Amino acid sequence: MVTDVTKKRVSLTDAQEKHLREMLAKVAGKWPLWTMHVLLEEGGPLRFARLLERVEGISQKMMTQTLRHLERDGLVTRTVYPEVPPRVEYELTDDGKEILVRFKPFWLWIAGRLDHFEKARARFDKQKKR
Amino acid sequence: MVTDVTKKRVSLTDAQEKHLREMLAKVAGKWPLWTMHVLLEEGGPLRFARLLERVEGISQKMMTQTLRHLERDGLVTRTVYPEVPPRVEYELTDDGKEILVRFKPFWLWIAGRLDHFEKARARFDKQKKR
DNA sequence: CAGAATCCTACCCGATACTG
DNA sequence: CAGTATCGGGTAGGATTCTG
Repeated sequence: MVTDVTKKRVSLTDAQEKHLREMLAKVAGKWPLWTMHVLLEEGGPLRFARLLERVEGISQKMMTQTLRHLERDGLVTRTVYPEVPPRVEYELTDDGKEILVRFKPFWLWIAGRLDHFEKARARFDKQKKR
Repeated sequence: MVTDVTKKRVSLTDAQEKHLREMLAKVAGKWPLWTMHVLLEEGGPLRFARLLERVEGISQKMMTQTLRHLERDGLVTRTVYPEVPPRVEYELTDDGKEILVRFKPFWLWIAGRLDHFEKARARFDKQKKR
């Protein structure tokens, strides 16, 4: 199968294409990007409870799940300190940082055009009504 | 609320942040990017049936839904030719092209590291087993 | 040809309760 | 503190059938 993003071509097998799609869906899901972003902002390790506070609206269950996924893909590290009460710290890996760097222009471009898109939707809905 | 992607800060209201999250989720969903990509590759208008063929695995329902969403956000145009049988052509708008251009580096970076991520996952799963 | 409508299933995610 | 376990509502998305 052939994937073309510019004029050059990137060949991917169907399996690879599937993995790419999964990666994109995973990273651009509801919480992963936001969570990584908080970690980048911090610049260092963060405890579970702190992450829970700073990623507004996330549930404890989703935070755990999100962190496990990110850890599995090698985007964050999880460090357990054998203390009582337990302390667990999460930190971005270099891969994690890089992925955010690559994503940033896209993110910013959309953020700067939210009103633009809002208006486009308004026009479409109005048009549709008549 | 404050969103930080580099060291500079971009201030967003909660409503804007919500919209941004929705935009990201929408665009990075299962089909939108792939569909737009096929349109970019084509370089011109494409009929519904052609899109259905080229976006492998998509159902007719999802194709319709995806195209409606993209049209609503002003990322594709929909042109109906009053013929029998009907002909409907879809084409990327400038916004649609721009969004793909912004997304490209991210996409390519991940595509080039699929194996890398696969190995990371394998390591994680192995580690977890013991 | 380009869809609209319907039915059905999987799983995402939140809320809640419990544990080492 | 940092989880795990369980239940249930909502929704994304597939398969199938019908229509202008």
